[in-house]
Amino acid sequence: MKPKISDVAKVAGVSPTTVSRVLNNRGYIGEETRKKVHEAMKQLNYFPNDVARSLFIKKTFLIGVIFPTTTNPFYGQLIFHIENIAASLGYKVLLCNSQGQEDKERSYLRMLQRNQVDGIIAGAHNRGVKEYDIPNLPVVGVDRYLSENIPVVSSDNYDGGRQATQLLINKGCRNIIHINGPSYLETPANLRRKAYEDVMKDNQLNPVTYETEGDNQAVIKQLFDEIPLVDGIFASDDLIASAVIREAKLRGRNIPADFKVIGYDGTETTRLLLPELSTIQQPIREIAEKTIEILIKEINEEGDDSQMETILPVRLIESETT
Amino acid sequence: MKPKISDVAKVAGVSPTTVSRVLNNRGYIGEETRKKVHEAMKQLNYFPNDVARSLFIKKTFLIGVIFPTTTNPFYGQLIFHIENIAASLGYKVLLCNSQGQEDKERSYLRMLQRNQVDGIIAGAHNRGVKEYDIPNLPVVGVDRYLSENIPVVSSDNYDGGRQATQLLINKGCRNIIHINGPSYLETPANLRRKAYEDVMKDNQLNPVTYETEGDNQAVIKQLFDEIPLVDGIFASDDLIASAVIREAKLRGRNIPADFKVIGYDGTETTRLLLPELSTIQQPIREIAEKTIEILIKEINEEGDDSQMETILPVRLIESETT
DNA sequence: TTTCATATGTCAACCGGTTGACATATATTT
DNA sequence: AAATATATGTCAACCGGTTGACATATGAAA
Repeated sequence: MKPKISDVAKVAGVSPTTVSRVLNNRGYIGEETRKKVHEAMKQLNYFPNDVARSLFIKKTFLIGVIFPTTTNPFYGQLIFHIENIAASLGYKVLLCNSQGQEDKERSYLRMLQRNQVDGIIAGAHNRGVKEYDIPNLPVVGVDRYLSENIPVVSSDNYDGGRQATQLLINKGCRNIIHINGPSYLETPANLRRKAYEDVMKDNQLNPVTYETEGDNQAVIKQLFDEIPLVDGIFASDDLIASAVIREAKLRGRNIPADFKVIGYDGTETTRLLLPELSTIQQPIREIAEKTIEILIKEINEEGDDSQMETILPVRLIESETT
Repeated sequence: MKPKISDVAKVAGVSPTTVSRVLNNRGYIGEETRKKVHEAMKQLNYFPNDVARSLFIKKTFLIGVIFPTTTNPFYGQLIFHIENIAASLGYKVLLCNSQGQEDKERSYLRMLQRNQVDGIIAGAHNRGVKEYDIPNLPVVGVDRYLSENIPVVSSDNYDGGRQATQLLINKGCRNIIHINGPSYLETPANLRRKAYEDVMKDNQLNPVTYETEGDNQAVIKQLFDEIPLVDGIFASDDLIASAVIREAKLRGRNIPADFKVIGYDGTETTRLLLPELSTIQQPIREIAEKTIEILIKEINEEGDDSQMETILPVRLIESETT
């Protein structure tokens, strides 16, 4: 049977109130008493029950984290940083992989509310999910506009899209296509497309965007089929970019002489597995830091005036595909 | 103020005990009453407090999951599957990225005990960490021998090592080097090295193993410097394999004509970003399924006789680097 | 000597929910 | 008519820990 405070008190020869005083460093405590209590806890392998404690203090130090999947290099790295920073501040992360499914997202939101989490960080599917506006529960979005009242942290998607497109133009591309996710997602990443379109028009070039959702391969093949003279592709995601590289090679295109590719994200994993890919690198650790900072402020009710949108600078990494 | 059972009772015009009966579908309940209670819960946006409930039922449905990092493609994918399966069974995942640091690992173990998790899945650093043997707390290791009393799930590392080495030999390699992690880690992955050594000796070839820890790049450069005639490398990890490919190309080696590489893991991400890499693919989803199955059995005290070691078959994926 | 500080104990209420025992009333079945 | 089932309410103890109020005793400072 798991030891509780009364068992520690018995072994230490003090009262349960005194054990609680030692645990919380509250009230007067003699050094000898403190020592005896710690020894008793060690002897019994006693751990305070945070469940009971949370019930009383009405705080769980839990943060719900909802993203599509840890399998994706960007999310995997982002979630790593979020958890790491949260842990360093004494918070615990409840992981939720929504896989872009609205019903799973809702299910997770209900679960997080039942579990009395102190806050939520979400960067999942959002179309149709209105449940993020929860009274008295701080939520911060990453790369997602979840609600008018919820702060958002993202990279400078517009600048990233601008730099990517400009690079391709500067390198001589004229038939430049953009590949992005579905535009119905309310995400700052749509600014990548906006920037691409603006820069193309500024250069008297015709902007064309392909949207993917799920099967990148099919969309990429269709793109090459429909626009065989494409000479540059700005993919809004490194995984899409890598599929583009493969398809281009299959069709005998010479990268970068005859055909150039640039992606977006620049994660650790991508840099390791596909270092030749030019990309717009997101400041993932900074995004995580800022997200946690804003969330903790809201949890502590210190920042109702948090800036609603935080945009962090990206970095162009030019490699061998441009 | 967050609504509780007594508030729901008031709005529904019933007693708190009746609300609890409805929540738990226990005892006699009239349909009209059930309807009124559900409407009241909806009107108040009431969510049962699982913290309070857990205190009473002495079960949290929390599973602690400790791995080095979600950034790594293998761990990212494994954690995704673990969370997905756990969630489908009504369990919640507390994520812990230990980054291979013993003190963080111990800190997480303490946190998980304080949070009364129902079980732990661990695949982190283990040297020197003896705290996994926790009385009455089910733990399952993935690719780690954590204790004599803790079940382990892994892929068939020996067969994987055997197939990888045999493939290189069958393809004509004679100067085959193996790169693995530090051998002091008590992990089934050491069997990859054992298999490599056995197969090399069986073919009258000289086995040589390089160990990495942290800086793969330096070790790989050293390897090429010290053994310039190396014609095949079996890397026990796809990230290491990709670094090998890069270094080989930098040194003008022709892959696979002049130099062959095979890795291990075969994750989704690696298959997308480096599809040309030959690899031994681990059954990651099956590992997750088996791990959860064993853990849930131990949590429910149904399987004290769980098999202590579960070995799942790997699959050779031959691509362009061999 | 008086006042204040230190140290520890007792007691009980609370955090939100669960649940068993028992009560009362009504309806159905034997 | 009697027994059983259905439906809901009251009450209180419990889950483990927190904490305030108050008590008692001892030691130190004014």
